[in-house]
Amino acid sequence: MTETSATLVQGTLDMLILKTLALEPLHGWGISQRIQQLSRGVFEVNPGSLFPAFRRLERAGLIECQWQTSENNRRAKYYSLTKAGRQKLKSETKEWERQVAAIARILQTAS
Amino acid sequence: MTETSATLVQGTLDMLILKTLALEPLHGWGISQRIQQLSRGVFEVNPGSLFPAFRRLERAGLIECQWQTSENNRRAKYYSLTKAGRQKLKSETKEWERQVAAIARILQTAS
DNA sequence: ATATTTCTCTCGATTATCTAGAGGAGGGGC
DNA sequence: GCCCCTCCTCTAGATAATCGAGAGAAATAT
Repeated sequence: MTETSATLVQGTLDMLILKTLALEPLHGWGISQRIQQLSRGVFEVNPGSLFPAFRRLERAGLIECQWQTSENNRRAKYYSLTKAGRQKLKSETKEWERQVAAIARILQTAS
Repeated sequence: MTETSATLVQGTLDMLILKTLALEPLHGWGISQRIQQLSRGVFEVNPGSLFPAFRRLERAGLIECQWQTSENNRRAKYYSLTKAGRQKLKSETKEWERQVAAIARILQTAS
């Protein structure tokens, strides 16, 4: 059993979803699997976090969806990035890097 | 005017406070100034976030405080790390690095 | 005097996440 | 046929960290 994070760093879920969808359109369950796999088990995305995030992102016009049949022959809602979503991913990533760099500076400050 | 972050990445404030106090004991207002300075203006810590964090950390036995007179001759509550606080800083930092690395892996995944 | 800086703290709202479920539909084994 | 497992959807309520917008007090500067 790999160790998994108790709570996801707040505010990063949207970015991770956008990034996952930038790789390829995917349905909700698949996105959660993909994030877990790409993070090598560090992140497990709870459906109770995931679906509210979808509503949020869709309402903001960053993703759009359409019902389709999955590889396993099940009805699934395939999400994909909109143009605005691609832009948002870019800006969120940049902001994330900026904040991570700032935190790194603080953590590396020697006494 | 330097750009400042609208919202702090949630969950990192405690770590930043602990780190700041690991450098040297400091009062609340000073901590907020220090964080802003060390992050080069990326983070501005709202008092409405800061003081709840102090209560949280003190209740958890990670920091302790004592009233003292500041450099500017004002009464100030000087906080310092406890032993448990030093340990917590270590473990939180490690967990943070782990999650940042995982996110970096995801963000760097090429399509 | 008055304003500014330093320093304390609080209250209410917002919002993202977690916990803990329900439910349906396909496929495989018996 | 029947049952279970996997895939896949979604919801409701609680928790908790942060923000926004203040109040207040004391020392110093103007």
